[in-house]
Amino acid sequence: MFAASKLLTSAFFNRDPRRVARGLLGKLLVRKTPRGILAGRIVETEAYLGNDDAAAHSAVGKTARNAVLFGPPGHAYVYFIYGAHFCLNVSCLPDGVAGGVLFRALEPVAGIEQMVAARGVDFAHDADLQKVSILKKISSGPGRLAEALGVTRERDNEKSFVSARSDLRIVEDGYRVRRIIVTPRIGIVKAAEEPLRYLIAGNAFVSGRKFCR
DNA sequence: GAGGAGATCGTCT
DNA sequence: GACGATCTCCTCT
Repeated sequence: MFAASKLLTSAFFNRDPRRVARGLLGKLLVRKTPRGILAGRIVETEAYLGNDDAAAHSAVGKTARNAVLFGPPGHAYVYFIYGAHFCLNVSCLPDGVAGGVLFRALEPVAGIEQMVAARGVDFAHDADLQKVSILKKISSGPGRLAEALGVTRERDNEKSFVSARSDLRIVEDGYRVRRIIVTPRIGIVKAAEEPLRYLIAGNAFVSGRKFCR
């Protein structure tokens, strides 16, 4: 299915998180599992800038929790939030400089039934998995997409997105994004007004109540 | 459809 | 001990 796809390199992530967040739109986030491939197209991201960004975890300096953000580019930073959810990020900028991009929403592409099962939501009463209203429940939101792909801190934190051997990768398949919308980030208090959330215009799978269209 | 509040626990001070 | 880059359920319109 992804024969023509190209794995992103560490150089792609060794840039300003704003450029990476924008560049990731339209790419495929792929998880290899023993039962098959799970994949979703990235339709929504948020940039977190490092020490100068009050909303970023890295703003407090390097800790055991956020160390990945200060490490080499192209690695997974997974954290647990609100006692219930994992969120998946990718580190940006060179080793020693903090920065990252949060994956906020995916459009399911492959392994949809497996992702539904991973979410543990009861879709049995509505068997039509092609309906947008159903697909949106799978990976529209940071916690949802992490759960759909089976992402946990224990399993995936520090994992490389740019290694051919990794079971978690980001690939380019030639998909063209027509228009990108930039809005303030969601769910934060500090530096909430900064326009650092990026989404594909008109895509039905972005998260949040506003800016859905 | 929109908005509000509770759940729940790891991390940091 | 306080807080949080969220989700879901419930209520109101």
